[in-house]
Amino acid sequence: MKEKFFALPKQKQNAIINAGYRVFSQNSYKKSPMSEIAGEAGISKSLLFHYFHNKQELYLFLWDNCAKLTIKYLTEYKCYEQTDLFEMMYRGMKAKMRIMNQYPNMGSFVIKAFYERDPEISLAIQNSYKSYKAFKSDNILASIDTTQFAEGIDVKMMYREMTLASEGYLWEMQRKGAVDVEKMEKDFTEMLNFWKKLYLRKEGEK
Amino acid sequence: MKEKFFALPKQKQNAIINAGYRVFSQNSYKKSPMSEIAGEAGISKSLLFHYFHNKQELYLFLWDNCAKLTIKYLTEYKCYEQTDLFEMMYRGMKAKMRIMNQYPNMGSFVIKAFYERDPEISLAIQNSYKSYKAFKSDNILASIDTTQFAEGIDVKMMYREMTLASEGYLWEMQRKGAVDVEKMEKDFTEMLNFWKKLYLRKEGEK
DNA sequence: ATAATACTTGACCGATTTGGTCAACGGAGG
DNA sequence: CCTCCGTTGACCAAATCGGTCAAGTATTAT
Repeated sequence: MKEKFFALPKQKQNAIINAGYRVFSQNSYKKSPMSEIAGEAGISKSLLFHYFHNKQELYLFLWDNCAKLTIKYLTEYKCYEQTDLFEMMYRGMKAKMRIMNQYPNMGSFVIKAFYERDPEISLAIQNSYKSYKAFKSDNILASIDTTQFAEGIDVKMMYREMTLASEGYLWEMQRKGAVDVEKMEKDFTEMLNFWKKLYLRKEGEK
Repeated sequence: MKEKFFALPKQKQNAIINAGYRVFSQNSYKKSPMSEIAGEAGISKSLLFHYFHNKQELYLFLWDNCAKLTIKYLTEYKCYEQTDLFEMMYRGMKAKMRIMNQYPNMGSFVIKAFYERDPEISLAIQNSYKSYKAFKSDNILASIDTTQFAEGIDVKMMYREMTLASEGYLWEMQRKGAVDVEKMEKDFTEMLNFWKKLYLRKEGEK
């Protein structure tokens, strides 16, 4: 029955998808009512069941959509092809913001889904997560040019620090609700500049 | 009826409290079943109702407990009486870890409670939050000695950066479940040292 | 040993919610 | 007029929820 869903105008599709992410990210799988999703998407429950056989199918579709989109945008923004660490982080952030803008609750959904214990879905989640993880290289720092940093900098700590702060920032924004991409872009650029000034080898230095 | 609860051995009290934090932090107020809390605490639902008249009373008790504990430990660790920024952050982290160790899900509970919209409780939440916020001074940096930092450092950015990274770290730990205080203490000390090396005025400098 | 007291529970109730179905409505096109 | 097709409200059986209560089981007092 899912062809019916794909035949919908993109806007309506996204309304449904976002309603799903919102509800599933705030309640456990079992306690997320289809009626609430339908209502939030502006359609009747019956119609929702017309697009997806049952709750499980909707949930797993949403889950698949996460992996697909993430991979798509990370690739599109070429953030794993960079040798400049700051450029890589900037592109990664751009990709994440791009997704957050379209699907504000996808991030929370992913985390909740990962820890979902309901036997009806947990197996599928865990399996498909493996294939996603295979995409991300485990040692991101390997391809980075480390000669650009000032002497005496613990590169690993620096990277970890920046990652944590970025995540903390994203989380703070998400929590506050309204995702304002422009502000986020500005804030993050500011942070990047702060880091560059701090970590980059000064001009004229050795 | 709450005297009955306080008469319990501390261990049993904490089992109930933690069960409450866990369930309420993972579901909305309305969809958090008393039966699940009771079961997780290792007592029967009837007994839970023997300690707390109804769900609302339990919920608001848990909420109150958050504010009380937070204020208690922040005061006890004297983290707002410091002039050294790193010492202040260290003490703040210690206080938070102290709480996380005893009530691993309190943090998530607070956030969820703050955004709870159920009319049965949201009013009480918002009101009591105001009194808590009055405790935290709004300009933490005011009492900090800024002469200790290297020249050219944007102190505000630096502080924001450190705060975000700390929060990101705490969140990561929380998400991974098992809260290992020793490891957290070690990790955070490492981060602090990294920051000190980075931000503190070098010896002999002006 | 017995009675009074406190602790704890399973069974139960009425109200509500849930996933899912289905007959029917309404509009577009032939 | 008929026939699709997107859409819906009404409906159902099953499950769940907050809360109660009588009864069971320790514990203590006498």
